[in-house]
Amino acid sequence: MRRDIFQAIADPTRRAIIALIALQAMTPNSIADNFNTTRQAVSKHLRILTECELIKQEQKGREIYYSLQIEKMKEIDKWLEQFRKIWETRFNQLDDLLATIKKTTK
Amino acid sequence: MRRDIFQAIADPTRRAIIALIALQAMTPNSIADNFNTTRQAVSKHLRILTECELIKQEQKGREIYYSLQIEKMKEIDKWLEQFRKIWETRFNQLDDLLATIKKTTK
DNA sequence: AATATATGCAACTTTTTGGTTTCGCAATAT
DNA sequence: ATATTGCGAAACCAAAAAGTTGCATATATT
Repeated sequence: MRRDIFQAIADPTRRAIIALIALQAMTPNSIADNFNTTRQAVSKHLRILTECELIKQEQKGREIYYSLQIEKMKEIDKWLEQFRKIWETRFNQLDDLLATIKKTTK
Repeated sequence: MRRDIFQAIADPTRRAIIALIALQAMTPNSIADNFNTTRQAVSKHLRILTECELIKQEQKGREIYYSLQIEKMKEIDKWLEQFRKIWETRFNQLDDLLATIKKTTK
């Protein structure tokens, strides 16, 4: 099984779950209430999210609260880093290009 | 078909393609040379990436150069924004907590 | 103790995906 | 002109994923 963060956030329902529990821990049932799918389907998504450590569980009596492991989200940010460099320097490159054109056409 | 950015970057080969052409435009053949798959498989990935506007093509004679549309990558960054807020304030919360502990144990 | 609730898990079905093979088309080279 | 090269598209296949149904288990509630 692949089971990495990128595959985990590929599913729109899972992204919605992540956003939902980002601010406060929730139980599977209350999470499922927000979607048109069955509780079991949500449960499966939760399992996938748990497996790649994007969320964590906390048992409280017979209820299980799921919450986001925000730290893990930083891995996506880390991957984006390489591109952020590009889109930030692209402005500079444009400047350089314009400067070069100015020089050579002189 | 779903075909959104998150689904596009879910595949590791596609992520590698993105990184590969991020700095310079490349033809399907030269891209495929970097992987163990066939040109056609890469071609399919390129189509998916094109469909969600993550990359763009430029015909040059009989060759087609693919390059990254870096702007589109910002959409991922935009989605991360909501979580970045959380993980940034979490530090402050931690600071507050540490401050409180310091105070109370003194 | 009996029942209701919250949940996970396994089996099964249906889509979706990633890949290969084959084909056809357009541009270039001979 | 004819052959070669660079591509995309369609047909097909195997594997994976998403969802459903039907339990099993643990904890509340009465």
